Amino acid sequence: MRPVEELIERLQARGGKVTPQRVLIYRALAGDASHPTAEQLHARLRGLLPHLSLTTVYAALNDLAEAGELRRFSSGDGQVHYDPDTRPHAELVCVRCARIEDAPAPHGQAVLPERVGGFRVVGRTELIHGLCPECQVAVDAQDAQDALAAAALEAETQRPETAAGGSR
Amino acid sequence: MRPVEELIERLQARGGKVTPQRVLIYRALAGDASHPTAEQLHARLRGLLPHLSLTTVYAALNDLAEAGELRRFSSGDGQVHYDPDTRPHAELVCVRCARIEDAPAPHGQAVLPERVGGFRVVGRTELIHGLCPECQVAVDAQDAQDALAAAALEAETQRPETAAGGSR
DNA sequence: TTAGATGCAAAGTATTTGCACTACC
DNA sequence: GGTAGTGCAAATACTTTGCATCTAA
Repeated sequence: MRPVEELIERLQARGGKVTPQRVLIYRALAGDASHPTAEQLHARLRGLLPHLSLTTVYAALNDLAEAGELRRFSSGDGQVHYDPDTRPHAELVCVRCARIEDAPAPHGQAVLPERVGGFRVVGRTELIHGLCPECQVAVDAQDAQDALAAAALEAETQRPETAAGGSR
Repeated sequence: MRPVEELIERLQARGGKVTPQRVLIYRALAGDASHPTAEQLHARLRGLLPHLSLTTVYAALNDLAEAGELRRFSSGDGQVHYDPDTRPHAELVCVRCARIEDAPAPHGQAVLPERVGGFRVVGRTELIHGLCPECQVAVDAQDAQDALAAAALEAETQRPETAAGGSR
């Protein structure tokens, strides 16, 4: 996404009106690498502009997306996320906590071909699903605990008299 | 996705039951390159099994997806699509008619790295947005018509007396 | 016999729409 | 002054859940 001033210029050039709501939304979005949903953005901005409606946020975001100023995508969690970085890049999506980050190194080719399989290409979204560092720790701990429980259960099964039935 | 027989074996191995509904759903999915949604699949199968419920279709599909037998993704239209081809490949998504096709040549790297930016990778989805051949024709025709109308309007504006006001 | 699967209805969640009002250009 | 934007409420669309029943193993 471009700097806010430029975005506003382009909004006007498109025949749009510069309202306080849009300026606020643009500003909030410009420096945001968290790939927010409309609802998240709305929650954050409501503190600054209490009457800001969710409808307005959706309208502004969809308008920007149609103008090609930001990218819409769904990570599979059923919600639509907005990414102000329109350069080709992959998103890292945590399958456990749903966090989304930009992939550090350009993954896949940096320039997208003009045509693929008869299609005239206009954009590209790449999602890499995985476990974020925090969730790796959590999952590994859980796995270890599961393995322990399974081992205990197996030991018990192999000597049933000591466990289920008591000493005969 | 694997052949239907193998899928069924693996379902049993997982502790699942081989019901007529699941067999039907597996069969329908196996040869389907159209990336159907649960609802589309349900509509198609209802002719064969009138009492088949949408709930059951969702259950079967989500079960398969969790077992890694097919891939879930959202193309951005807000619906979840299911792809029986689990090999890494890109999807071509038409931005006008929402049609989805598999990209012919492997786009991006064929093998996905084990780790990216601290994440432990488990899967990948690549969507290439563009215009399908049919929609290219439609859009180009519309553009040509628009250009014609614009030219006509401009000609009229440059000689206002011949158009709006009549002679003098 | 029993745990998984089914199917109906209902709930939940995300996004869009209709419409009157407001305010930017 | 006209048009795009705003905000509320209601509508829509998609998916999941609760629960009674059924059935494959």
